Amino acid sequence: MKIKLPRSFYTREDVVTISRELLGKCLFTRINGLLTGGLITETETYRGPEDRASHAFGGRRTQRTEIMYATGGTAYVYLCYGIHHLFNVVTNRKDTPHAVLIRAIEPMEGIELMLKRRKKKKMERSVTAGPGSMSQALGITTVLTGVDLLGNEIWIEDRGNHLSANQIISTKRIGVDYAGEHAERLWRFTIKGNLWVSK
DNA sequence: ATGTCGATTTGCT
DNA sequence: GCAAATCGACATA
Repeated sequence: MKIKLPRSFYTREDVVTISRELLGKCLFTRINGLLTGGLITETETYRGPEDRASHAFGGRRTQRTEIMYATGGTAYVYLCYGIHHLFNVVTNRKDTPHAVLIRAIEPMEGIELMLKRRKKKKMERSVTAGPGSMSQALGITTVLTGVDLLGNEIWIEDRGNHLSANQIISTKRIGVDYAGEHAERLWRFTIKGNLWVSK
């Protein structure tokens, strides 16, 4: 069973549900014809405009964040700390700026290429755990912002790996302490017991 | 094992 | 100017 997630998966209303359901799905990129990918093990929910931690808080629109207002199933990649490329899945319908940050994968496809991109000798957690590291392993950069997740450059598949509720752990989001009470929300999701999640 | 710090774009003040 | 959805180098222990 290998099914690319359809538009209808992404355009749904509840971004928290989408964030949880993305765990266990498989993220792939084909950059310059080269395939890499893995199973999503860690996600974070960003529900702008009401979410102080979201770049779209208060309905903010800038050149960087404009793509968050696109229809669900679009890639939003932004540069963090001037260095790291962070990959988000835009959800909900056009003009509702919800997004899911993909923070880590369990390597599946293109291991050698991911090692090369990460300048590592052997597979270990740090190759694909953490949003900046994961993006680097998959060759994701800001040039992918605005790319449709139903295309052939970057996409997500359901390979029949279903997780039950007790296999999902919810914690606070990382690095958003500035967001006040919104930082307390348990909107980071990881697969229980999986090695390939960030520390 | 734990702590500090630099890298360097974007956006707000 | 300053802080940010981070990471890795290097120091100290």
